[in-house]
Formats: sequence, structure tokens, C-alpha cells
Amino acid sequence: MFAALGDATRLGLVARLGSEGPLSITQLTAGSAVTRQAITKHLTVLATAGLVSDLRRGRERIWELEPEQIEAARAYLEHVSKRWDEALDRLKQFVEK
Amino acid sequence: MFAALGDATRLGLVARLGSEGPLSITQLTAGSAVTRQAITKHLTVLATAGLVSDLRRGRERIWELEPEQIEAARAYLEHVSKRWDEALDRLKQFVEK
DNA sequence: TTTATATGCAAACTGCCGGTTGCATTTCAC
DNA sequence: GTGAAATGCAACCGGCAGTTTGCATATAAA
Repeated sequence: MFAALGDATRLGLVARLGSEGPLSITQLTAGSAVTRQAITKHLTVLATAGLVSDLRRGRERIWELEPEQIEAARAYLEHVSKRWDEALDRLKQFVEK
Repeated sequence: MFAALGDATRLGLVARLGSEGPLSITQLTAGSAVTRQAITKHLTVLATAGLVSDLRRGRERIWELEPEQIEAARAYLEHVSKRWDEALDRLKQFVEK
């Protein structure tokens, strides 16, 4: 999942979907430097990570953010951060004894 | 930075440093499946992303978490998530008009 | 019913990433 | 001071990720 966010192009897609709302593949391609095919592949990767989902509307495919997964990533980082604080506290206790 | 967290081995290192506190390269290697050299390279990547920092203690090199960067990543995800909510609100407004 | 638009599928290429191996260097312990 | 422990440096390698290209398919528009 962090791997999915780790590519610059993909993080860009997530950012755009976040600020502009649901967009089609063609719309996403216009605005990125790479080919439509590349965008499609990136979207597939993001979808596999659960970060986006798609729905068909006529001949176009609309992609939108899946904020729950983003929230999950956020929560994980918060968790690590918290554990780190606890670890430092334990270390402090240990040194003081 | 998300790219740095995107590798399984590296995310594991971050998790360990978070829960166990500062550790040396050798300590980190014992517990991972890969070579000490691989660990070293991963730590360099994490350091470049600002996620960890090192200090020398005698002949060993101690690595510790840099929680500010983790916080930064967390904040970014929160930002995207928030923007997404706003985008949905705008969309709702638009549809209702 | 043509024609243009939006997308899907598959093959091919290239660079970089994660990993190992071998040897050199520093520092601690005895 | 000699051996062992912890680390550094550099070269090498295999595979996969990101991208492009070419063609096929579906759907809207005229």
C-alpha cells in the first residue's frame, strides 16, 4: 500500500482525485506526462492496494478515491509514531534507574 | 518518502525501530532475512527520506526513528483525505443545483 | 450507419532496485 | 598486540516496474 503511494505518478493521481473529485482515464491522462496506458496501469496498482475504485459510465471509466484505505495508512503511521514515544520513555526509565 | 516506506523490509525496519527503540545495524540484521549489506542499503534509503538518523557509538552505528518525517507523511494523507471530502461536497452542491 | 471517442489487451524494451559476495578498515576485548 | 566483532566500500547480477507502441473493441454522435 505504501508501495502504491511510493510512485510519483501514482501519488499525483491520488492527489488529483482527492482535490478534483472523480475523473475518467482520459481526463487523468490529460495533465500527466505519460501515456494513457501508463495511467491505466497505475490505476490498476492503486486499485489493488484498495486506494481507488472504478465505475463505468457509458463508454468511460470513472475513478474515485477510496478514503478508508488512506485513513488506514494514516492510522498506521500514527501507530508507529506512538510506539516510538513509548520506546523512548522506556529507555529513559532504564537509564534513570 | 512513501517510496521509502513502500518496501516491505524497510517498513519492517521502521516498525522495529519504532517499537524497540534505537538499534545497531547488526541488531537489525539479526531478525531480518537478508544480509547486513542489504540492511545497510535500506537504512541509507530511509535516511535519505529523512525517516531515520544514525549516530556512532564506538565501533557500532546506532539508528533511530525520526518521528517528524513520519508525522509529515501522516499529515499529508490527512490533507488528501480532507480535500476529498470537500470535493464530494462540491459535487453534491453541483448536482443539487 | 458511418465516424470519432474512450477504453482494453498484449508484447516489447530499458533502467533501476533489492540483494549478494569479497575484501578492507576500525575498534573493542583479552 | 592479537584476534574477533562491527562496519564500510565496490562490483556484480537478475528481475521486475514503468513506459511505449500497435492493434482490437465498445459506445456515443452525426
